[in-house]
Amino acid sequence: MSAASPQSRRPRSGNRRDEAARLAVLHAADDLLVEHGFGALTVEAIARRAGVAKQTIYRWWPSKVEILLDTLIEDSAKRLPVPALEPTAETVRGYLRDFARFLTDDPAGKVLLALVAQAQHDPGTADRLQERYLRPRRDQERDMLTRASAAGEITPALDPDTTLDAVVGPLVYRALTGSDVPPDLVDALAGNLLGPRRG
Amino acid sequence: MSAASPQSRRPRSGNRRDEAARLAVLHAADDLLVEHGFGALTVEAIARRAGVAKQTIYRWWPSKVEILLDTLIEDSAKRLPVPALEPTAETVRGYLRDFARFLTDDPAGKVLLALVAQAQHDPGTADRLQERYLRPRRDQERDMLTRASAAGEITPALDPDTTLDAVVGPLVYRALTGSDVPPDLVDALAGNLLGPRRG
Amino acid sequence: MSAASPQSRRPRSGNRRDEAARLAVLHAADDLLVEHGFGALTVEAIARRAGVAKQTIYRWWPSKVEILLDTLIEDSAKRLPVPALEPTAETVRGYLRDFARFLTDDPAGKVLLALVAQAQHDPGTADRLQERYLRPRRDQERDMLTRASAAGEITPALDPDTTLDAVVGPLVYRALTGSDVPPDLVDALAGNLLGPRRG
Amino acid sequence: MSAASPQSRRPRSGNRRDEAARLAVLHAADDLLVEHGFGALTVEAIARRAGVAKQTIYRWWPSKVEILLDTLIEDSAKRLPVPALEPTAETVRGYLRDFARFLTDDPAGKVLLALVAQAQHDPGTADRLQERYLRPRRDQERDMLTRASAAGEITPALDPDTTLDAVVGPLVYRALTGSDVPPDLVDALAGNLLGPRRG
DNA sequence: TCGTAATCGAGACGGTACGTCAGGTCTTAAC
DNA sequence: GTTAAGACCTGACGTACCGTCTCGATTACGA
Repeated sequence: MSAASPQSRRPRSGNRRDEAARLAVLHAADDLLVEHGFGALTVEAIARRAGVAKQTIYRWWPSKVEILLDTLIEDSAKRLPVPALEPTAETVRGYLRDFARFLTDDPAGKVLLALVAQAQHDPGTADRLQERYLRPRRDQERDMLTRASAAGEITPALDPDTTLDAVVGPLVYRALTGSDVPPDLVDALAGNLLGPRRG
Repeated sequence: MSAASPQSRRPRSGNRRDEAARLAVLHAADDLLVEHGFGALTVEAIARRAGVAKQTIYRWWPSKVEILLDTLIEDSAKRLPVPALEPTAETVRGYLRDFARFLTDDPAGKVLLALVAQAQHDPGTADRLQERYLRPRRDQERDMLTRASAAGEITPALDPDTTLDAVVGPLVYRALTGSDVPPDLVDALAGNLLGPRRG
Repeated sequence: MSAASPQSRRPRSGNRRDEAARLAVLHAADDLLVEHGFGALTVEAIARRAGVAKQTIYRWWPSKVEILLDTLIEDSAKRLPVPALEPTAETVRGYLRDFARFLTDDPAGKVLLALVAQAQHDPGTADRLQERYLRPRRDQERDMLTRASAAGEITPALDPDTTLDAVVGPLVYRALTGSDVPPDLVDALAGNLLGPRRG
Repeated sequence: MSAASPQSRRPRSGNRRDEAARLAVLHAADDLLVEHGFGALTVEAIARRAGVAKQTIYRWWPSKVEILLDTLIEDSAKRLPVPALEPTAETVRGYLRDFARFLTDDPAGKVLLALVAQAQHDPGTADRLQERYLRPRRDQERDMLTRASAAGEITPALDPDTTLDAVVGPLVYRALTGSDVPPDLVDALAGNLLGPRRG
């Protein structure tokens, strides 16, 4: 029998949004992206995998890009926080190294890369990615750099935004095109842009 | 009228590949990408626009990515040649500025960006892009840098490949995510990486 | 305007099969066959004419043969019923004459002929045609003959099935090959096979 | 090497029609029809199997139906000749039994059935089949019946053409729809239509 | 003897239809 | 009001044949 005893039925939502369904969708999207690539990331497949109706997805997310943004924001807040208080030279360099590892090793890094790629294919994605992820994070990163610079921890040769682009750009570029992103690269870029290690 | 003057009849190919059809496909793909974005770049649409049968496309190109690669290679050889002989500091800087303009203003630049994006979505694309475009061009660029460095024209702080990634990466990254790519950025990056302008 | 008055909106099906779509497909298939022949009877054309998506056709019918079978069964039940109760000699002869007219004049007759033809081209069609149409109808016809015979209304020279083949065969054969099927032919065959008219 | 000794090279046609190509096409069509059915009988497949260029087919035959007619005419003249001189009751019955076997067992019988079927799908085929095969053969058959009748060998209840339709029709009908065509059926029909066997 | 002409295999070409898949909208029925 | 389910139209996918065409090689005939 498929429908077991009545009381064992999962307590379906009724009137309010079903948090279980929301999480199932986010995880399904994440898993599909990591396991089978962006090409396999269809709304249909997400619904199938999450055990959720397509309509439930369309009701809550205007597009699959927003699903990915949701997972990206939640995951990168948890697993790649921007050092906020009293950043030292080592904190900053550590963050950049973490970022490189995030890009290549973390499932959420794949999500970020997929969104950057999709941003090129679709202007709407570019806007939303900037608005919901890149801009807020950049604000935090700029703040980190400014504080570290003010504290004399680092001596950037360029202004903060250019500096960040100059480090993040190459890492993302290499990750996007299927090249490796060795820690050495981060150190080389950081060394050149943040000033020599003190000592 | 459909049948114009007899002598103006198109000399159809017969047994050999029809160059007119080949060019029609390349141009149609290019135009569609620029005008309506990667999402509109379907084989069906290319065939429609080129006035060509779908089968003709599938006969000669294994995927639309290869079509884009063909246009990219032909166009960027013409419009963005890598300075080869006796590169000076100014030649090198000029090339990088041209590259930035190519990315944002040239239709073929859109093709490159689309391919970089697609490389993230599909590993096969990544391989082919590296193999047919990025690697050969990088070889020329490395050569340019090495010669300029040997001639004392520039004094890069990092090894040639890292230097190139450090300039190209940020430009591509900003172009991909829908940010602008100001000439200032090129100059700032070049100034930092190629050494100070002589004077 | 595309959205007319709210109340005139077609009440689309939702979760259940759309009867309007089903009928549109059956009629479109019928019309196309009659108007342009079997060659024009493509799934694409049926979908176009019925204003229905191809997928809707493939969802409900495994092949266009089954579409034709559906129309044939519904139409010939309505327009060519087999006389069931107390068949007289005249009833039987009338049915056979009706059958001849059905073959040549009724749209559904064209459907039957098309299916008989297609049965030769494809064994699967042969099986389904037998199973869904010919066998059930033959059962009724055999019953009719047996009753009429038992009542002394007719005196067939051969067993019922052979008798039926001996009348139906020539009619279908002539219709198939583009010859005419004159009422005289029916009468001649019936006279020879069912015994002389009483009186 | 693929091309063996030079002298073993096939002596290609030059200026006149290549009889080998003609036969290769006829046999290929026949074989394909018997082995894989009418659905597999495409011009492309015939050309492939015959080792012949499509153009060679289109040069000599306006359609695949004409190819089948060519094979049918040649084969049935050889393997199912109509008894011409002094037909006896047994000759006539023998011819009808042969016809039944031809329909079911002879490859050329499959060709005839395929053409009868196709005649229903396409009026052009109906005309050509009548004109090139059915009418001439019917003329011979009618002649046979008339002579046998004049000689007192048989006593048909109906006029010759109706009689022939009445025998041929059921046989073809059953063969078309995938039923068997037992010899008994021929005998029953013949007995009923040609008069009782003389004793 | 050599050009003219028709043949042949090969296969590119613009098309149409195939049967499948996903997109995004809508309706139902259960909760 | 929300859910899973799924029918619906749309449109692209990559493939198979259609019938037309052009090619280059081959062979026969006639000036």
